[in-house]
Amino acid sequence: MMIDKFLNFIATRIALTDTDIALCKKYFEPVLLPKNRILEEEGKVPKYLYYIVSGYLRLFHYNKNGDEVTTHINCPPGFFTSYSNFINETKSDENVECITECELLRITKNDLDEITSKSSSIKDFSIFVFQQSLTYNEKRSRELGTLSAEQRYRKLMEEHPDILYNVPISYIASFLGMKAESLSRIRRKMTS
Amino acid sequence: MMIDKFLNFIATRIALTDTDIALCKKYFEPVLLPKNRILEEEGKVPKYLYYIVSGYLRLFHYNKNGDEVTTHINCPPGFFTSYSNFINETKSDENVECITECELLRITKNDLDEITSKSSSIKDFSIFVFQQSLTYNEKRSRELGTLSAEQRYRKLMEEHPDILYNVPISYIASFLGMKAESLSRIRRKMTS
DNA sequence: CCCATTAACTAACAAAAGTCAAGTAGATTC
DNA sequence: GAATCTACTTGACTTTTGTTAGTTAATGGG
Repeated sequence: MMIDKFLNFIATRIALTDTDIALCKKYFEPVLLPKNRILEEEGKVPKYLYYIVSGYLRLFHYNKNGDEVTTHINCPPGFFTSYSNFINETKSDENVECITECELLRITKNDLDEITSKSSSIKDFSIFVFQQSLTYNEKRSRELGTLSAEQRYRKLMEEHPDILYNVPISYIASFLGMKAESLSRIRRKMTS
Repeated sequence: MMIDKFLNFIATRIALTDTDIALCKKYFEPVLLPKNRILEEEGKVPKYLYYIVSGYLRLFHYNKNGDEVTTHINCPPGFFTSYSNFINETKSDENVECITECELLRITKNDLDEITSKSSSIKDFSIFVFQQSLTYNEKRSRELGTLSAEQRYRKLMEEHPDILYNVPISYIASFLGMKAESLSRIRRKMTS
């Protein structure tokens, strides 16, 4: 069951009481979604925070030239959403899309507020999740600011080789802040 | 008084009781620090979260070539620290330095935990502060990934012209993810 | 006041990344 | 199984950014 995997994941971080488990089972909704399904749309307040049980998700938008720009990619075990817009209930300028078929557990902001107010350990866990996102974004902005395109690709290869096998190269290039042609060249250079 | 400016700032966000005000006055320590003073050091757990009353701060480290890399710059009104390391009490790989003389209010992690446990409105405010940092870093990583060097400089000019007059160009270039020479060229091109 | 130091700018050249256009290979469809 | 479509690659060329080194201007200390 999806929810059990999720509870195991939480349990690696905090101690769960039976009440906590019941709350999670009640409020986190398991969904199975097909490849390319859009979960959240540009211009709208993100409805859900997602926990990824299986599959790959991305955040993307269209720039002024109408080209797609992928700004985030994530995979299990982890959470996904346009965090700042989800938290503040503001309109997002990004779409959330399934890159592959995905098993997800989702929860609305209202329901999250509800369970975090009912359980202080769930609240602690939710704060932990947002801190993880903060840490991740600090790391990402540092890497984009200081590493070359090739170094960024090498780092992704080391830290997330699975992404290379499950996500289109064009999304990866955009995510790494370069053009698909540049990534193609870097990949050829590295194999030869 | 520094602390009054701080309380006014908080009051724009949350309603403060007399108890909250007393707690802040008791635990936030006002300090006046000279230009170039190092407040937190690479390799150590950051001691304080800082509120900036006046002046400019930066976060920087040395890369493998021994060159300084400035990763963040901030100014009033705002908080400053190596967030993820401060929160998790982990060793930071960044230094915090005063770029100019600074009036700051600082608080340790222990004291912050103490006042957030005593006052739920201060807790809400502290969560808000960390969310701001999350929002900021999402924005920053997106800009570094998608904008050209010139676009990044133009955006800084629009959004924080004051930084240009108070921070050395070399720090700004590094902060924008480019070499000082590149920024120099961009600036000349824009004025001619 | 002079010297030493540093920050910022310049110029010439090299390397990296973007652009445009075409080609290939693998799937998909009819 | 031919035709189509899509993702990815390639190559030639342009633009942007980095590199190195030299110059100038401002700054601070003795």
